[in-house]
Amino acid sequence: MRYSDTHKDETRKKVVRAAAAAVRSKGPEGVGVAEIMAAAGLTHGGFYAHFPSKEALIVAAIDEAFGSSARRFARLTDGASRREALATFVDTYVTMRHRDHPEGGCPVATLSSDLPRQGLAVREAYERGLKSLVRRVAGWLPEATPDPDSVAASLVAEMAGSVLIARAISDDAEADRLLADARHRIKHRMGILT
Amino acid sequence: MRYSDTHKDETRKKVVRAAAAAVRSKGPEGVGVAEIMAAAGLTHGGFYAHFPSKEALIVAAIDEAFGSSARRFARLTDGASRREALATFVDTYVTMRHRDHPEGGCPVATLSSDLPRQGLAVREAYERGLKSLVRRVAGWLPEATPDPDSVAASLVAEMAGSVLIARAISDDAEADRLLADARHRIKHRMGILT
DNA sequence: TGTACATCAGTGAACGCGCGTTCACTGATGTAC
DNA sequence: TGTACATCAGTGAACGCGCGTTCACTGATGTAC
Repeated sequence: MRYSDTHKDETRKKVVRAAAAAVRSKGPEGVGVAEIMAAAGLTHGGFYAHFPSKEALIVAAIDEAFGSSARRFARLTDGASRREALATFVDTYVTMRHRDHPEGGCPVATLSSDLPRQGLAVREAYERGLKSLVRRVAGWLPEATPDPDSVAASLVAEMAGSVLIARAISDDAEADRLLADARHRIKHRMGILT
Repeated sequence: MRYSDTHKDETRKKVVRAAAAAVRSKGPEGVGVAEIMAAAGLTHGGFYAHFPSKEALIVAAIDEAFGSSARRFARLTDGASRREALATFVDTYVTMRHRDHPEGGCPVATLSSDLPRQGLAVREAYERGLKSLVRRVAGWLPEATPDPDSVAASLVAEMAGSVLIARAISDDAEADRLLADARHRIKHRMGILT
């Protein structure tokens, strides 16, 4: 069948979105081309009309994962002050919801340990996303903050580390407590304790 | 050939040690049974005389990885005060050496994102190791520290997160700066700045 | 003391399965005449 | 206006390879007699 001009692009987007979710919940090695295509309502054979290789899909998926997180936070913090944006970020990131839904979560808390084992293109996509995340967080810090990129990186490290540790803790109540403590501690440290 | 009484145990240990290194540098899915056996100087067929499955090896490898880290730090901090032990821990953990050598490093900074995708036995081994690490760190905090387990978990989160982020940064000088900043920040926060 | 047998860690070929990739084919629609 | 052809996203069978697992076999040494 012949399709509209935008059809192929739409299909590609559907595939990338499915991959962005799958790659976060199952890791780059855990997702299969056939599985992703099926999730987009297609069969695996058509995959190579859109991507030269599975690796290219993973790269697109990582870009999409970082991008959609960024867009979501931009929406959430639209019009907010720096202080409010930062508080919203912490309160959204360091949560049970994030712990329990890696498929829609931050790639830093989901793919970090897979990354060193990936090919160059994948690592570059990840580094790109990570750096733009850190820069965004740095922008929410108080204007007087010295060395904001370093503070932001430290913040992201603690938040992502907390979610990773919470994921390793099987007891929900215990994980919840750990995350609440982490939120409190981080906001206290940032001077944005409400 | 017939072997001495301890031979099988020694072989098993050699295999587990090889697996503990490989699992950290390549992830649970990245290591192969044949590869591990070869690293221990054996052929893959003999594997099942030692382990019922690959998963059982991964469990043993994770126990060994956490165990050997614990032993190394115990040696390093033998006879030291709490404050010294904590400083040594931070100064050993948040380093380029650790960033560049996942195979001998902390499993929290190496396997965290693989974990949610593993079987129950593997996750239990990891949780066991993580908790004993947190408890050990808690023991190094000043005696007056309220809720030491929570503070320790937060510390481990930031340290592991920093190493993970440093691994994602391709530029060595930039990663080095990030880690130095993180060390300084963590020690400042812990009140052990020298 | 000598000999036949049992033991069992380790060998290496083979299996079955999953998965990335390839490829000949389909078929609806736009285009040329 | 009608008809033959070109296009190309998508289909589904097949491939090759890696890897976990199985299994019949090996062969040096301890043990029973």
